[in-house]
Amino acid sequence: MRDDVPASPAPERCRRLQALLVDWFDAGQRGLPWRRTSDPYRIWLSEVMLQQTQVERVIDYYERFLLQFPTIEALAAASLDDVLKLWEGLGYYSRARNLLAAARIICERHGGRFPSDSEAARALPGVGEYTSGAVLSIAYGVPLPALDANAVRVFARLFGVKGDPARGETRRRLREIARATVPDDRPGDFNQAVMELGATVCIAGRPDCLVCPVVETCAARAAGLETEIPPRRRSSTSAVTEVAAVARDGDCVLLMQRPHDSYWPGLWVFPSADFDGPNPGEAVEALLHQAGLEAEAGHTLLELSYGIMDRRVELTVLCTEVGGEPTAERWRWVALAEIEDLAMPSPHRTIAQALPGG
DNA sequence: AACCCGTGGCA
DNA sequence: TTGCCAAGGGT
Repeated sequence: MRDDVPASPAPERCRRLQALLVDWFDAGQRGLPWRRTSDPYRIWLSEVMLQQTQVERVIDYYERFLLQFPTIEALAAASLDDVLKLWEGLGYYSRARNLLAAARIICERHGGRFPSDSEAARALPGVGEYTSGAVLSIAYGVPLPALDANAVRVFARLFGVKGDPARGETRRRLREIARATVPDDRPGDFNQAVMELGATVCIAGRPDCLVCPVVETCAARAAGLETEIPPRRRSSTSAVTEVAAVARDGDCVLLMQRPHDSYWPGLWVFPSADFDGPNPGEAVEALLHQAGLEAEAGHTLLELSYGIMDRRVELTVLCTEVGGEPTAERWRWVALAEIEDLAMPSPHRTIAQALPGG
């Protein structure tokens, strides 16, 4: 055996794990909307929404999305603006753009049906190793692993894999474990059982080993390392100050659409910018001048703080008198009644709801 | 490989 | 309050 090929767990141990976890899943799985369907489209949609997003946050978005787009064909015919509006508040908005692009590809090249072939699925935008394995195992019974953050934690603890899962060698070991443990029989239920265990019992903080169906087989528990595996991620946040302008012209307000190569791609925001000086009014006026507008900053409408990625933002929102038409692309005067139809990120939706008459 | 991409709940 | 975390993918 070559050194760079991780050892597989023993077949007998894999079978034991499969039986215990699937029985546990059968006995007590949560009733979730995407578990009441076998439609590959619906399972795909749920997996995309669940990327880096907890189950409880997804449920309402999932059901609203399917009311508007019940089939892949309906989704493929939609506009990006409509899809983004349904995604508003869920985060990671490139998922919505990729979902729409993939739906159009599926209609053009796959007869409107999510492909059951792994390579074809992986070729779709927004469908990576995890999502392809999850959809194919759950919707089509293909014995592929679905190694999400839950499964990484569960396998690392069960098999005593101590390294940082972000590192290549540890990741290869965990992928080999996931590949070896997924059964030919009911692979989708096994994958969901592993993830369900990680989400409800074998959680990141303090795992509830007393109710774990596989605690007898757990290497981390046997060594007293269940809270040390996997190692904590380190993170740092930076503090940032921003200004935003609420520029009114009668029943209209000035908005700008975010570019696709940064955060909040394609979403609408009040004109805003970082600033680090003592005078937020000057910063707002400079921002609007760059867009070809005359501007005079007025009073503070509200101040709010929000987090985005690793940034902690203190945002000052200024009412601003504006003259002229914006020359910059992506800037628009929008009627107050139309704002609710545009997709806005959470902090800017908060601003919109604070507008008098808005 | 390492970094970018959201949001809100929780301790 | 601050940091951690979540059914990842693209580059």
